[in-house]
Amino acid sequence: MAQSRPEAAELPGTPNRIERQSLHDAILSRLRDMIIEGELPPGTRINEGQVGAHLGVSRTPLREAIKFLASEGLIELVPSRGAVVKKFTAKEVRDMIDVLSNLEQLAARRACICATDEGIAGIRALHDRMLDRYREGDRMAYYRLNQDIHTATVTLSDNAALSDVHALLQTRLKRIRFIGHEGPEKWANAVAEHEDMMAALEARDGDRLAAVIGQHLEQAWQRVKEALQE
Amino acid sequence: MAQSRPEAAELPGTPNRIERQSLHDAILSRLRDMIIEGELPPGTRINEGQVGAHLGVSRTPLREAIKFLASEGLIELVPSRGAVVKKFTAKEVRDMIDVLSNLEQLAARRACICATDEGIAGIRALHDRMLDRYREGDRMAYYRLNQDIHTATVTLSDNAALSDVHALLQTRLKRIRFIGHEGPEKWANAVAEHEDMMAALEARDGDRLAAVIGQHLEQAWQRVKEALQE
DNA sequence: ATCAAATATTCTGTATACAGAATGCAGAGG
DNA sequence: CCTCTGCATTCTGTATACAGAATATTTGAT
Repeated sequence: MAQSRPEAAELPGTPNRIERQSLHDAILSRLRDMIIEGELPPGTRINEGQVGAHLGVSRTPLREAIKFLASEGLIELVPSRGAVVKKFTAKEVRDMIDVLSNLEQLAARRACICATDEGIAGIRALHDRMLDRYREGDRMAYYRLNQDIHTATVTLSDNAALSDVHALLQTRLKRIRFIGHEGPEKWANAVAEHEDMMAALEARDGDRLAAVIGQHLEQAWQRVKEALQE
Repeated sequence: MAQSRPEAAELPGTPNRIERQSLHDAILSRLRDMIIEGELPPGTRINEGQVGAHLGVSRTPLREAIKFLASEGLIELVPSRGAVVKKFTAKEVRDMIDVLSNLEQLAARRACICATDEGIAGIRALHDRMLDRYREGDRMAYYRLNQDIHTATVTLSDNAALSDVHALLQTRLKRIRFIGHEGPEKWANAVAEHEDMMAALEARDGDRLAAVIGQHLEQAWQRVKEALQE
């Protein structure tokens, strides 16, 4: 969806400015999306020939992408039997959220100390846009901005390793969060929590921000957990 | 498999025969080791033909391993220019240790609550063996048991996601720690810190254990940082 | 009709082939 | 002597080929 296949990507005039996305990356995001959005449900065995044909590429680059995603933890490699979309248990999800919460809290404290005012303003901008989507009831756009805010907050902490591992867990959880359609009142709560977060960040109150984030993610778990009884 | 052709590629020397244990995994560990042990120093461009020949495998599975390690962050992919061994700056290392410390502290608290007595006894066993190696002055074996202890402690916390991200950072740092040859007195300090950790764990004193771990890793940074000015 | 063995088919794992990009080299021109 | 340009070489990225394992299907016996 986001990126179609990059073949007709020639613009007259400015060949420099356009970063040609390598096929490798294209396949990677496409496959990732297919998993996250449920097109390839957990437990599915990935048939290389089939998926490759569907994507219009040969097995070689596809397999490379599969290996990459296996390292990300979205795919499981079964010897001599190929690749399977990883299935997460409720406990695994709970654990992931637990770690994610810890990481974001660490990031929050750091960010409150070392973030620039511009950086915080950037989050505010995302936050406001997210509120707009909320008012419009655009769940998908809201959801995306929500993720962006969390990511951007971690980025503010200016710690590449932290950003890396956070992104890793967030990716694994994306699929899950995709499922949790919360009712209106829970959604409202989530928005309220974000308001608190925003205020704490702008006040550079690291402890308070960390606390709110912990609470927020605990709520996220509550919102998601019943959807996992299967 | 690699050995399907018995004699074809038998070159004088047969440099590094890959044993059969799912060739994929074998190549993976071998490559990882080559990077960690400095056989492929940071910044090195990985020549697929060369390395492949050296390992006695074709480029296809090698490239897959490279993609996997790229996702682990040990290798950087440069479009149309192949793979380069990732070079970490001093700040990046500092940041990694920072996150690692946080993760281990989280694990420590959890482990003190939910670990079994057998699990703790297992750590004790590793600990004692490590002390033996220390007395013998066997740095390499000491180093390895040291890593094992940290890993095992995290495992005790019974949180797969936590183990995952911890392992990820630990792997990235292995190369670095490989360098830091600490003098006798620093080594003694490290051992003393481990004694503290062990005691705190056996007392199931999560706060104390977390504190000691934080201190231990801060020291580890001190021990390593001057080796990074280059 | 059911189950088991044998066979056919599919799929993965690895190697090889080939095209295009990047790099190195050499000779021409300043 | 240096630099620029064109050519040769090397290397990466992708597709294809092939062998062996896994799976599905058919066949034979009870």
